[in-house]
Amino acid sequence: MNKPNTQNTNKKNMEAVTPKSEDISRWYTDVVLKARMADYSPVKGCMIIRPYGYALWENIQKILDAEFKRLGHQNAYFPMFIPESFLTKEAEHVEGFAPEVAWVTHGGSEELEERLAIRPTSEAIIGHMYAKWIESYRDLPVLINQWANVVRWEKVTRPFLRTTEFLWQEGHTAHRTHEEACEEVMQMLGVYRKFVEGSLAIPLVTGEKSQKEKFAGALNTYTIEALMPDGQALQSGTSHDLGQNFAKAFDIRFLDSDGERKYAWTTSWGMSTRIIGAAIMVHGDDRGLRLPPKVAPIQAVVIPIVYKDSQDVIIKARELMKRLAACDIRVHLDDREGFKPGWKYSEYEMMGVPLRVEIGQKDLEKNQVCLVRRDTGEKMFVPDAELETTVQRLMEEIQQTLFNQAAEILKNKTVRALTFAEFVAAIKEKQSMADLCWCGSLECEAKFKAEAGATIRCFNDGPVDTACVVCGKPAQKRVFVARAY
RNA sequence: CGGGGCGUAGCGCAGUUGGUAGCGCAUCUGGUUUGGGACCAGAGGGUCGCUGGUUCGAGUCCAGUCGCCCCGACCA
Repeated sequence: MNKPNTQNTNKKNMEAVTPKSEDISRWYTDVVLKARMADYSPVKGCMIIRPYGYALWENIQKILDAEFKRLGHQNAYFPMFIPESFLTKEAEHVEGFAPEVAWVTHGGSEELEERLAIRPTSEAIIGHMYAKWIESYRDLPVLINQWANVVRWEKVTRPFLRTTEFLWQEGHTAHRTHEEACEEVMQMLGVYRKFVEGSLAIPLVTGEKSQKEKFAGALNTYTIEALMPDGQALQSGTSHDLGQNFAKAFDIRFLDSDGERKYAWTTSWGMSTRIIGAAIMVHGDDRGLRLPPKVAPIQAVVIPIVYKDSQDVIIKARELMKRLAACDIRVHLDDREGFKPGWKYSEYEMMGVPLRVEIGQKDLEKNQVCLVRRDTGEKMFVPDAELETTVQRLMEEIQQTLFNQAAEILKNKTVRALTFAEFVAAIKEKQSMADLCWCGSLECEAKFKAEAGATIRCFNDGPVDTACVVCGKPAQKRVFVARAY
């Protein structure tokens, strides 16, 4: 083997990830592993969320949890084991989830009388408890959220995007009237939208699911859908109007003020660790992750450029770190010895840290600091005294730039289709999401899948201004259609 | 669950016709270095995924099995 000359390039290739444009699947896997977000586990389809990835999840939790509570919800925790007889009470619900439920059949060496489902979602167990807790209209509404793990036995899994076990929050509410339940459903969809667009900088399309695509057991499902750079949509959060389906199945009834016993109206809504996968896919580039400042575990990293005899640079770096921490920047000082600055640059770029702060002898002399943006790669020198204000401003700018860049992709990859041929071309050739009119029939909906592998992601608020692109009959809905993760 | 690919040191890989396992990175020690992934010298590290078979001898051949990745049918 030829060593000396190729050594450097070989090493570089080894350290780098597969270019995103070349193979987005491999790129995704490379980045997740190399940024130490997650690792594969010995159990098929499961992953370990590593500290850096978990810190991101904690930031997500913090923001969502505060919003849930602000809107009157309380957290609780329900068991992960659900008796089989509970799960089978709501017919559509069982049918929908049966293929992906994991079962516990034994306790120790003894076989259980009734096997227990490991929750794929908690409507059943929570419905059971609500039936017990709710007696009067005065007990309503019930507004509960839980942060939990759930298990769905998926055939194809990928870190964050689809894992056998995943973390999420699931809100479960019960209301006196359908109107009130619908308000809750839309309110929570709005919470998701605001969070994903505002904090994760991921632009969305949102709306109602088709009956075919709705949650098993719901009356209607509303979704937020993000579009990945390969043109595939990712369902990133859902809010369900469960009508009285679960109330009837679990006998959730209350005595109303008119003396009548009535079934409650329930909702549920959830967002999972999948959203981390969305952020990775949408924002990442060939150098690695690009995390939005609002959720980044490390918002700025300080890297001292140290020469052996220059203790003053280290001292200055510590000062910079403290000053940034004092204005609530999540800052990290990397003063490890034995790593060259260039190596550190690459590492924090891989990890998606929004801003790098370099400080060296030259900067000390000029009374300045060097800042490098992760989103644009732009390098700038600012007077020492302007550090705090500049960093704070850059956090805003980087957040906005990431959103704008993603919004541009969403815009370019949302293609209006007036004919079926245009629809197929949008999906297959342009690797985009199609925006089209549809008659509402299951037959035509099936054609999207059959001819392009695409599904209706959600209804679009836009005007229904053409005939159904499939059958040519009068259209009922304007819809977004895309292939999906 | 179908089609394809891959399992060899922590990671990435090589291993010819079957002959007793190697390279780079990483790690450890010492030294010189440090503004875009440093260099020199030395050291440690392996049940070749697993099981069985063929053979004097298997990382290599055969069968089975498990796992992972990619592409399709089902799903947050």
